[in-house]
Amino acid sequence: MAGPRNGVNGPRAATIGDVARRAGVSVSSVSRYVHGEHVRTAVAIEEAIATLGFRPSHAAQTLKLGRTMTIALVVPDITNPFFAAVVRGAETVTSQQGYTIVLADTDESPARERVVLDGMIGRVDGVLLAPASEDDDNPLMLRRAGLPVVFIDRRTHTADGEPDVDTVLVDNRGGTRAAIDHLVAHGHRRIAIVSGPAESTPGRERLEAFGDALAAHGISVPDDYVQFGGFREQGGREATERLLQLRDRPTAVFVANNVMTLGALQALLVAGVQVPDDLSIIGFDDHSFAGLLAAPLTVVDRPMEEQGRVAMDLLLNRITGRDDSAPRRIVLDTVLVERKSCAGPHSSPP
Amino acid sequence: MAGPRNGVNGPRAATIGDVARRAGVSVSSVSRYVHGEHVRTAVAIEEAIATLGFRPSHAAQTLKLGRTMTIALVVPDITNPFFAAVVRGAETVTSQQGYTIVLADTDESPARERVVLDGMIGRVDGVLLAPASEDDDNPLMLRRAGLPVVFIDRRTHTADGEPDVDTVLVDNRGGTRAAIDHLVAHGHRRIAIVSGPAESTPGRERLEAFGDALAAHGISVPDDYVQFGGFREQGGREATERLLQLRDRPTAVFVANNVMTLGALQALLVAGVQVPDDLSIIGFDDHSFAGLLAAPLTVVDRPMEEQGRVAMDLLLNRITGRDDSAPRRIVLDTVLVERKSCAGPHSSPP
DNA sequence: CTGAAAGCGCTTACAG
DNA sequence: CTGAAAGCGCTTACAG
Repeated sequence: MAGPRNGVNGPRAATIGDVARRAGVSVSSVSRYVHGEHVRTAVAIEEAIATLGFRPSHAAQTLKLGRTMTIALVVPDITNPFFAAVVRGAETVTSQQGYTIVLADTDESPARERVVLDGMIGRVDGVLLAPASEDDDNPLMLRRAGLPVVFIDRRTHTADGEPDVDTVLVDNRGGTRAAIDHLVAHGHRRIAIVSGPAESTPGRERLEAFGDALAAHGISVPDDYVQFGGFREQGGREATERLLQLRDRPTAVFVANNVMTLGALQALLVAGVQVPDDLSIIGFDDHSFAGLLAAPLTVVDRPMEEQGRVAMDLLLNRITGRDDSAPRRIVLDTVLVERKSCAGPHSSPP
Repeated sequence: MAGPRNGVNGPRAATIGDVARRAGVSVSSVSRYVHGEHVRTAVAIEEAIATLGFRPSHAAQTLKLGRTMTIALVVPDITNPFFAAVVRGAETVTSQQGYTIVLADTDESPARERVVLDGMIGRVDGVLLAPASEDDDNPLMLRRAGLPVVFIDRRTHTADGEPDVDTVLVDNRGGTRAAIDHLVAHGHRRIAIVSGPAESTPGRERLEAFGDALAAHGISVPDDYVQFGGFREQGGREATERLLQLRDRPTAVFVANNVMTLGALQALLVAGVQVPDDLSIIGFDDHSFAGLLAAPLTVVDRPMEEQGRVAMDLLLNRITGRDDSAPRRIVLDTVLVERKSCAGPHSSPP
């Protein structure tokens, strides 16, 4: 059970040569055995491996074979349950295939993202990246390094509008439109948004769709009905506080992601604003306890784990070379989950 | 800006040999230049590196030098803001030293933890581990592989009570005692716990200290006042629901971590139980919006980032060999953050 | 200051 | 089926 006694950092790890010597065979045979080929001396090799505690050197294999069998998942906010779900989805795909996943968090910062990606080069065979911004050239760096990348939630633009990197998106516009239509159907006309950063794809698309959807209903949006919350909890809270201070308070708010919605809810609670009686609220991205709140939250939901699964599938096919077609753009559908956080605009101050 | 045009996965990356050839020097000189030594041909080398886009092969360096310059951070629940804070703290230490951090999530499962750690061997120089359980022998596996480990929140036991692995703990018992004393001081005697898993150090220590603290006040705990929530949000919700169904409902609840506290709060909200009027609640580990709730939450807080910082310091010193003393146990203090979720036991059913 | 060479630990054609 | 040998891309004593 305990195995051989080791010093603090253990003795030098056993190499394939040690195993070969002990088993009285060549390193070739050990290598073959380890890779599942049939060898006559299997029992002796097995014994040697077990007693020496041999594990092939990852660095040596990587150097020889040119692949690390590791994939990086880089996301802007690891504490966001959406990304946790994406990771779960992605892992269901890789675990069968012998790949190890490493996670990294860029803290919603393109600068951090660059550092993180830079550190990944040479350590991984591919990157699943949910970018912090649309504007950086970090993906270019990865391409130069010959690393396959698949984006989550980033739309890429070439001159002719074709995707130039694989990407798995959701229908941000459709989802947002459904949310706004829902509010308008309830009779709202004073509708505000707590928006994500306009530099990110989901931030930009949801914000644009918000304006378009309202315009389609002949409703115009005052400037101060657009407040930015940076996709962060605190940002959502502060953005909502600003909305509440407005002279012409909105009667409904669309919040562009789950984390900001949490912040918004806190602001409403503190201010004593009742949902949905005083204010209707609708969020983008579901959350584990959205349904358990005093006013169960109506949200635009999306298939989060599927997004991770699909993206990882794509990435793996690129890495292995099974797929060398033109970059793909996959768009998943959203669905409106109606609960109880929306009602008619009851309160009507001047 | 765009650099040379590449094919899909780029051409074969430039090696140190390519650089040497182009600069008309030996690979030794290139290597020396890259490592900051003075060489006469610096400009030519620099030019060659830039135009070829040379980056040293990480695998080759690792194989040659025997170190990966990578450290793994393995935690049971990456969405728990506590671990996010630990990661932040740890990163402040490593970023200065050229180390890359990779994250991994074990989903509170010892089995997953084993798979994850197994995958890390050979890929990292050390592991910062917040174990899912006290009972597995995963650390043994790491020791066998010669990997330095530092624990977060796991107390290790040798026969003679000495720590056998470095570990950074918090004073779970002191913190819990403070929480219970606080409730008792408010007049409570019917005090329940939503506990973490007894197989984990923080779960076990907080649960034991809960019993001890109440015993010290001459208060006994009915069996059904102890409900387990597995350190998960849903677990906390369900545990709290069970408490609410009790014939002799508790008047106060101690919840053993932040994530479960969130769940508990949801259960109370759904059940229409007012905090603190109907029930007092006190949590372990602060949360970004604990202070912003309708009833701002009283909690036992701890220096989360410091815990990460201290642990990473220790780990780095082990990795570099600067520290080869006996395994260390560092215990950080907790502090009671008094807000408004505790009051006297007003309601008193039979 | 500089270069030739050995060697880190593997895998895999190439002969046998 | 098996072994000897080359080579993956570096770093670093060792000579010069």
